[in-house]
Amino acid sequence: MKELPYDKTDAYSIEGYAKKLLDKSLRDVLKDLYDLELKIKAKGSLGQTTEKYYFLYENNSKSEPDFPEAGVELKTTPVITDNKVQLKAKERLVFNIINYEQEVRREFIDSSFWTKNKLLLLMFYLHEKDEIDIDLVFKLIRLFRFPAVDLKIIKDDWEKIKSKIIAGKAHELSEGDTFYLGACTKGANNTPTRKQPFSNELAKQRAYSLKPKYLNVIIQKTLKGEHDLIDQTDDYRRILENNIVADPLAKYSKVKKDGSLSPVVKHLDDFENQTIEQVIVSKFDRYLNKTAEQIFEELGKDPNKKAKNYYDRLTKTILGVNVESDIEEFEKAEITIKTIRLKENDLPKEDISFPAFKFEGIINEHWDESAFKEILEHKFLFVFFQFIDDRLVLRKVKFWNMPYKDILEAEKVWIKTRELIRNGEIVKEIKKGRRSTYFPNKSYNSVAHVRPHARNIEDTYPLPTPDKLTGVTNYTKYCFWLNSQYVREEIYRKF
DNA sequence: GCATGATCATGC
DNA sequence: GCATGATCATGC
Repeated sequence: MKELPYDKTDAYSIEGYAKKLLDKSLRDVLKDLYDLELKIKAKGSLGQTTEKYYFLYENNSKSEPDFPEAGVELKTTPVITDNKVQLKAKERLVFNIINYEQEVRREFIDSSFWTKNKLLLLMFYLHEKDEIDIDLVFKLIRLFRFPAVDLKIIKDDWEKIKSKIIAGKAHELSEGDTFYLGACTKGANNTPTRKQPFSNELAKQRAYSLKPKYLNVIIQKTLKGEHDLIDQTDDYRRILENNIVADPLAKYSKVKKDGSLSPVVKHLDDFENQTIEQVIVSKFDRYLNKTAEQIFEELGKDPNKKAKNYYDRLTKTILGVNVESDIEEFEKAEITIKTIRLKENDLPKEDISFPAFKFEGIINEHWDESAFKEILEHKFLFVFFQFIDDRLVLRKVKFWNMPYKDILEAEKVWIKTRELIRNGEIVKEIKKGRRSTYFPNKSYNSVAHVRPHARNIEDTYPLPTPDKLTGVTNYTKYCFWLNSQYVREEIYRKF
């Protein structure tokens, strides 16, 4: 047996050896180090190839980490560049598949997720569309462990996923259910095939995952020299309510402040035995039924009322975060904030719009990978104000993500829309110069409808099929909207 | 008064 | 210049 080029019991040794791949491809390094010519042409297996030919161990899909003696799990994941400048994650980081039957019998500390993924060796490589795996270049390599505050949130996320399985709703799991640790679908076809313990309904196969923006924060902090590997033994013990072994990484560098992000929760103590959701919502409690002006006055601030970011500032000020920064928890969990102004009958003054879709794009999408479903599976923070005479008072603040049954409703609107675009059935009639279309309206569906969303009538996207009635090949930009009635009944008025 | 068509404003 | 969030205007 050949001697390993690193100490398999030492995470730092593994990391140091891994870093020899920085700015190089696997093929380059293996040729330089070992005069080994790889002839592998396969795609989609960079992680496995790296394990086998660089770290010289056989792939396993066991529940233990890839380097069991050091407790390190290897993850290769693609990054892309923003205008050749900034690195950002191309996709989620996907962990182990959730075995619904087994996971519910465990506690977090012995869960499949925590057993395997306590300490990660992250290897970010630059995605190139036409390159084969072993020629891809690694750009960022580091050990990573979850900061204690994040681990607390992740543990709560795990409990949420477990409780949904216990409720017999594994088939209704959604990434919007949780903050950081998601349950994303995994597998070539998305048909439900996996058994779940408390329902006869088959569920889609899902794996634990981190959202791309969570990875972006890791990338940005790493580029700034932060490592988040300071001694967290005591904090970890508090979270896990269990003794854990002495921290092998206790000696690492200090965390620096990140100027572009501002966390709501800075220390474990700030949770006060609440979830992140409870912490955030409760910060609004004392301002309920007050006007925005009153709230700002109490907070000792007086921003420009006409400014477009007036309500954004209000939310940030209440949460006690830097108004010039993004809210760290919201960024990493990809939470969308929607400020809604209700009329006196609780009906939102406006429907809620989303970004315009491209007609040519939507016809080639499948629902499960569609941009619209992606949006709907996010978590939202709704901040409801209500008009009393002509003053707006804060009424309710709640986190929300769309229930499974309503996602199925939204799917009908999307399918209908795609079909109309494919067939070129856009314009129904033109009366007094105003066009009406066949797109699904409010009476078609209780959840969502389709309406224009453009700078003006000239602001168009190309049609894949010319419109049958008018023959035009471009049409005003459209988008999906959430019906105001839906927002009132299912988001504002529900519990 | 509401549904639908149309457009504005800001920030990157 | 465009994407995105927000809002206005018209006709039934």
